[in-house]
Amino acid sequence: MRNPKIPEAAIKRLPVYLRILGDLMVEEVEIVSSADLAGRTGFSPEQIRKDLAYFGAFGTRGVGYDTEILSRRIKRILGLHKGVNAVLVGAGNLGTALARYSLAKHKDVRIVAIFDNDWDKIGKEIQGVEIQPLGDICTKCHDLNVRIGIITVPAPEAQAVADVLVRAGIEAILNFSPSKLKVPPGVYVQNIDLTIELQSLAYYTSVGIEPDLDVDTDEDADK
Amino acid sequence: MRNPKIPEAAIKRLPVYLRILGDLMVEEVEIVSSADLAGRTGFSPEQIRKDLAYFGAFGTRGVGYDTEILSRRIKRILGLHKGVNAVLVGAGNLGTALARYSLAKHKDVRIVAIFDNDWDKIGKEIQGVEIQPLGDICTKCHDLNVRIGIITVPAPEAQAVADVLVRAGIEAILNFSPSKLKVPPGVYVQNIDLTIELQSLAYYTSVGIEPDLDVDTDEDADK
DNA sequence: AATTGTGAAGCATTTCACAGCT
DNA sequence: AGCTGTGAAATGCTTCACAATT
Repeated sequence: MRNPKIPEAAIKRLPVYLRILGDLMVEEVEIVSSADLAGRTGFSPEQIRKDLAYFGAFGTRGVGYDTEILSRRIKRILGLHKGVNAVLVGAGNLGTALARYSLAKHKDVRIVAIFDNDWDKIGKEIQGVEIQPLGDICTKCHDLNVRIGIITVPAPEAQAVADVLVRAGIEAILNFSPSKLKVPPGVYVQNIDLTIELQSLAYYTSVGIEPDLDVDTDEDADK
Repeated sequence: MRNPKIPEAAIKRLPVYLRILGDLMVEEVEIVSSADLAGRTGFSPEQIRKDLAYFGAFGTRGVGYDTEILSRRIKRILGLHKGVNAVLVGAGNLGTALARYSLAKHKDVRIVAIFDNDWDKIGKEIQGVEIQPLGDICTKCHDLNVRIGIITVPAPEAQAVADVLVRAGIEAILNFSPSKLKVPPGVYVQNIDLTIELQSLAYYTSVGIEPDLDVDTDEDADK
């Protein structure tokens, strides 16, 4: 973790800016204002300026931000200026989908190895990346200078996989399993739990709380 | 949206409690304390008590929470006591993985229909749920009393899909596409952007950069 | 004139500390 | 005695307002 006083939420917005800046550069827009970015992202202009100011003064007062310079700076801040190597552990449905998605889309975060313990899968390829046995994680991660681990194994195996990844020198983990991973300080864990997302969505639905509310009354949301 | 003063973060913790409670009930544990839950979730005991207290007093002072009662209450709070119907739009890699995952795991949030515009996919089934053409979304959602929509289509199509879902009376959307959806007030949108997650992970890696570094030369952050 | 960068104010969420039950 | 429920303090993040700069 680099600078503890920068909000995690701000870090999560940087990739959004990056994507917009990419679009703008394709459109050959050379300068963009915080108000402009606000319009395209849904964040407030002040927030955008503050996010960027955490890392220095990239803009020109009275003018705005140079799209190309800003894009490069953000890539550098995120550590994407030279690609970052990642491994994926667990080549089930979700893992496979993720690998395909990521390998097709991202060149800056590269999945360089995929691991699974199912011998039917080992040896097969996903987008040109071979599936290897779990036992090889440690050596391969060292060899390939891997910094990021993505865990898509079932919950009971997740902690063991995390332990191996940590031993292999990984610094950040994206954990799709529904388990609270215990890792040493300095290793960053980001959890994405699809069950949480789905179940919490239900709360924002009119089926919610009130004890004896029976649903199906007439509510037409049509205009 | 039910009660505006309850933090979104608290809602997201409820499914976590629910899962732990499920485990505890399997282990035939009948009473659990907030300290106990804290140990298993990683949240603080006070936070857990506060989360639960938002919805009433479910515990017994000096004793703890009855696992079964608490589980039932949380299910009710989330609106899971009677299943909630959901549809998935976009049967690509991610969508298919999600559908399989969700249909296998969850009975409380049920994917009752899957839509895609690819005629090679239409008519096929994922875990017994048939893939149907996008044009049928509106009528099917009304017929099946669907409350939740999951969007796994490419970014350019996402807004159009969201519009249809809104017209179909959906109240909550889980959006996996990297686009800021515009929806009328009252419709809740939760975004999961895998690109953001992956790219922001890189920040917590030692490849990153010091906040006010003003260098343009390429430096290698390797050890 | 326009737009950035930023201290200060305003909100939201978490943690603290302890009163209140069982 | 033990553990919940909760106002109050602390923390963290966002918005405001404006000085600084081109």
